[in-house]
Amino acid sequence: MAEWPQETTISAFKRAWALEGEALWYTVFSMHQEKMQIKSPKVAVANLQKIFEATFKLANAHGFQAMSLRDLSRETGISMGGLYAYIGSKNDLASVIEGVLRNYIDKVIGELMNEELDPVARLRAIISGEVFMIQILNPWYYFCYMELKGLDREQQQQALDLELRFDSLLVDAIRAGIKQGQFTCDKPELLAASITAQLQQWHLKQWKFKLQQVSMEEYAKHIFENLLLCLNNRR
Amino acid sequence: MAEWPQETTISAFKRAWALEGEALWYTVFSMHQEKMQIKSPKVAVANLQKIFEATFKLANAHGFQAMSLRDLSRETGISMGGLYAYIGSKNDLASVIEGVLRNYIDKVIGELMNEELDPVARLRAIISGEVFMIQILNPWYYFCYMELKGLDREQQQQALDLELRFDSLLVDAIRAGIKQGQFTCDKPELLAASITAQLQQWHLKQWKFKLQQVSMEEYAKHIFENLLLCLNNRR
DNA sequence: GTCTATATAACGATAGAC
DNA sequence: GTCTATCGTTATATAGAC
Repeated sequence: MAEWPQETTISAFKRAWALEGEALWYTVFSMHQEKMQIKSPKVAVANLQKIFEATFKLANAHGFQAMSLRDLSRETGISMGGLYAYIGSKNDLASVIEGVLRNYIDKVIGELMNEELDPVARLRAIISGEVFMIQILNPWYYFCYMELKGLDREQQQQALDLELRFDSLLVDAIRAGIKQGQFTCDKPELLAASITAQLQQWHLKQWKFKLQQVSMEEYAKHIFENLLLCLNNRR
Repeated sequence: MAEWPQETTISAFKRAWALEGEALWYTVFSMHQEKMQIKSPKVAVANLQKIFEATFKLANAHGFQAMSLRDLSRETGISMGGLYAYIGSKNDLASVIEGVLRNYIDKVIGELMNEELDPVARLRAIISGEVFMIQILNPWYYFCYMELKGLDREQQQQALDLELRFDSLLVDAIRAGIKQGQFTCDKPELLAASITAQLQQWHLKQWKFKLQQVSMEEYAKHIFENLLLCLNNRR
């Protein structure tokens, strides 16, 4: 069981690994470099990391609106004025966070679509891959989910479109399985939405899974196996 | 299919019907009567309804923190000072909303536990009943889900406990079915959490279901039938 | 000595509360 | 409508690196 996710770690998610740690913050830096006044990447990256991580800590605990820039200043150790060398405005900070995550997911989805796998392996890859991504970028996912309302309409719509595109990934795999006679399913769209809902729980209900001592691998396996039962998979 | 939910409308949810419309607002009034300065129930109930519905409109659109009492005053037509005859404070307003909903759900869960049904009927009743409740009290559920962070720790914990108690309802029914040899399930707790996740989607992802033109009955049926597939129900 | 990065302090607006 | 606190924001001053 412990090896289960590794065997499905397809190429798209090796990229995810590459974006852990310092590499992630360099990506963040490069993505809104033009909006900031700091020249030196060394300084910029270090402080960006401080600012983003402090934002996650404060906003994910009590809400982004409830977090003041003075709180953020205190938490990061960067002065009020100094913060504005790194962010355009408070709202801009939330916007950048959503933008970075969406851009990142978009790339992974794009690569997943190019993978040639049979329907069962495809579904397993999507599920274990997404749980894995949520695990790595937990505070990012949680922030974007809870603070979406605070962003402008255009950005909200882009986020919803991304979720629909993710659902479509699942629907396509299910449809492929039906075509091959492997699966039976009346409402692929509804089933896909259910899977997405269960995946999102991995960041939404961390408290519950910690309480029940459920591991990432166990959870991904649970979603996958129940999905196969729903699809009447003839193994 | 259209009749599906009706056949499972057990007594606990007839209560839910009784708390639609005006009766609901009288309940709200009676629940925090002592905190307000308005004597006449007639006036109080009418304005409470205005205040709560305006809060849902504003807070569910852009967040409770982002809603100012001036917004609320404008939306309700009640002056700034006037509002304080009905609510103790802004935070108190959110607290009361969560309290009313939790109290309400608690009663329904309590009655559900007293119903004597076979495991399959029990699961169907819980699922269709909960979707039905969410349908009626949609803005309440959505508000409490999204604004839970803003409440004090004690109240947050009570909300989480309630969710665990709801999961337990499902787990008990699943376990009963296993005992009777009807069901097979390795991880009842995880399966219950998945069902809860799917139920909560009914208020969290209204945009998606409207886009896909999925009805409440259709959705409840989808959750229930896939649950039976996961339980290897031998019909 | 020059340029980048940080800190200070105060502005105007607006918040919740009464 | 008023009051006080605090918000996001910015102009300005200072400090530090090379």
